[in-house]
Amino acid sequence: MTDPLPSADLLTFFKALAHESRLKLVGLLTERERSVQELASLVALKEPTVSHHLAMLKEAGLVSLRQDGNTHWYALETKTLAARAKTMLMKEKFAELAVAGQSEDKAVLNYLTPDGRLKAFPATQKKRRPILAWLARHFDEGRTYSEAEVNETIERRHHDRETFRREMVGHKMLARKGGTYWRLPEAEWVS
Amino acid sequence: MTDPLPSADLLTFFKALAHESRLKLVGLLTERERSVQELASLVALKEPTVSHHLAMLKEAGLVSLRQDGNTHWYALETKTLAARAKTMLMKEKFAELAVAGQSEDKAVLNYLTPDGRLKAFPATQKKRRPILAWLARHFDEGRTYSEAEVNETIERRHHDRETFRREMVGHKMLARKGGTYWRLPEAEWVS
DNA sequence: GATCTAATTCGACAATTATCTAATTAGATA
DNA sequence: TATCTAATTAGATAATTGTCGAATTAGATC
Repeated sequence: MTDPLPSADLLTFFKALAHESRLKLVGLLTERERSVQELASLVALKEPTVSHHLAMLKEAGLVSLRQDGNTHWYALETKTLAARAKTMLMKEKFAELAVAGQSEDKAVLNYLTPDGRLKAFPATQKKRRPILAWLARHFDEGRTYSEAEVNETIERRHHDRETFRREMVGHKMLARKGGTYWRLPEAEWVS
Repeated sequence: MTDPLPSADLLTFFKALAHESRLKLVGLLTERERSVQELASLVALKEPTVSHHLAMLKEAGLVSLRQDGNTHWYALETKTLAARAKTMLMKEKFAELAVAGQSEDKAVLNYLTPDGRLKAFPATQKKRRPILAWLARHFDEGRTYSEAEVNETIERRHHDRETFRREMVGHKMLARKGGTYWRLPEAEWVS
């Protein structure tokens, strides 16, 4: 709330600018601050619609609001634009997003060859777990696999089908009954 | 097609990056080029979906494609990213968008006060026309107006209701029958 | 040529977003 | 207080976009 640059992330920023009307609004604000009415008439949209777009731009930190009487004056925040432009040049910022929400899987990337196979299988238990999870996610939930099918699916990523099959069962990622396997819900996987 | 920077405009660029999956793909490509399969497994989406996203990124000039056998290797185009970052700092680029598709109306902006009223009414016929068009667009098509309503609508933008009412009728922007007015289709307006 | 594999295209469906009208809020003014 | 005005919020609908499975294409391999 007191952030000079609101906590808007890269995605919020791009979404804010990914619409013709909002791009136009930004364009109109490059010249000077403007009221909602004025903007609505200039882009030929109704005021509520413009209000909605301005809220998104504001959320992204791209415009600021100054209230005078009951007229709301919106102004472009060129600082934000400049800051984002700089961010865009830092590749790491995108890389961070790539692993957001899958932090556990981050490490897996180091073990993959360019064509998506496993280079190696680490020795320590802690490092193994995310790799097994990654592998287990290649099985569909809600169907069964014969042992041959399980082996095939594993071998597409690593030659050592025995080890991986055994370990996935051990972690309760796959269940086995006789010669039939199926994937278990991720919530039940054990460390 | 042979454009080094594809003819993608700003909007295409922002749209391309305005989705979490595509931002992740870009993130994964910061490290090195990758195949569709690999990307699909890393972002946990099906190949057709990833293919679709990559097409959008390609359209925006953000990725390039190198084909080897039937494997498609996508790589990040950092040049485009840099070029766009630079563009973002040039306010005029946004301003251009603001008037795209309404080139005729561009001139009108010079005659508007901050609160959307007309500052003046130019003397030359050529300059008047777009202003009258702008004003006429404030009337809804498909309903009728009493003369008093027409006057009100005009006066919200300029005090001289007589002149504007007369001129709009003259240009066939508004039609009159007795004391009732209505807006005519834009195609029929005359110069 | 037949088959296999990686990728794309197609068509359907789901989810998200844009837009409008109507209702509401908040400030200014009578 | 009542009223007017500018803006926002709510709710409904329309338009756009994302996702998937199925079908197709294009290159490689047998």
